[in-house]
Amino acid sequence: MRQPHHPALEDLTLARALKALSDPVRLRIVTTLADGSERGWGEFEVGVSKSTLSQHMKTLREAGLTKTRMEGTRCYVSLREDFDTKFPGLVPAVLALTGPGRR
Amino acid sequence: MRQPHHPALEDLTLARALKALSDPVRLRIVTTLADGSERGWGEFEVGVSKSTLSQHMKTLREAGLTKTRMEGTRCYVSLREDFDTKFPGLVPAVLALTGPGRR
DNA sequence: CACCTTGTTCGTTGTTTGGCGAACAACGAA
DNA sequence: TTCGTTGTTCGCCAAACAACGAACAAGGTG
Repeated sequence: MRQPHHPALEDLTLARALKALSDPVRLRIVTTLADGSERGWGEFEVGVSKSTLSQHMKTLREAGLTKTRMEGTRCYVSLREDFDTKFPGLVPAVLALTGPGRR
Repeated sequence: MRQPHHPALEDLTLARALKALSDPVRLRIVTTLADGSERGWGEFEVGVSKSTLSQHMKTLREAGLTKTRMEGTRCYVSLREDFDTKFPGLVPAVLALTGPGRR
């Protein structure tokens, strides 16, 4: 596959986003991306196999939370800013709870 | 059982709360309670059997989102205000997205 | 007491989830 | 071209989930 599929804003649902956020591994990934940075797959130390990580990344991407960019054989992920257009305040609220000092 | 069990604030987890909110039926229940009112089981028109509804109510209660009060054979539910002490802003953020005009 | 109403629990069914390793695809480098 | 690296996909499995009806418990009411 060239670049992976990203759903349109109008296809996103709140329940789907909340479900994507409701797994500890995925929550950690989103938290790591909170600073707006773009990260490679290998930078996540979440303690799961690469196939499992791949599935989590797919879940986040299809929920509209993240954007994945392929470069050669590498993948990079970052938060989708336009998610906040669809569901304003949701991600900030969650990040405020997982941010510095909290978990 | 007399009154049902409600978990202590320190036993609540963010992932658990998000998962509880990630089901359309439970999201509708929470949305209905957004005005701070207390509702009886029968007031929810969510299209599931009473046994299924009972399970959803249990899920919400154990996630710390709702408070259940028994009166005779009837049950009444409302949002737990102290949830916002543990996870400030989370429920308001979700309610803002499901409130008037949205779904 | 008998009966009705209201929820909970139990047992069942089918689906989804989260995890893994193995196999595959794609690219870059030697 | 042949490797090695990096993700994805493909079974596969156990656990969790969501749903239902039936059976049960507990209060009211007649």
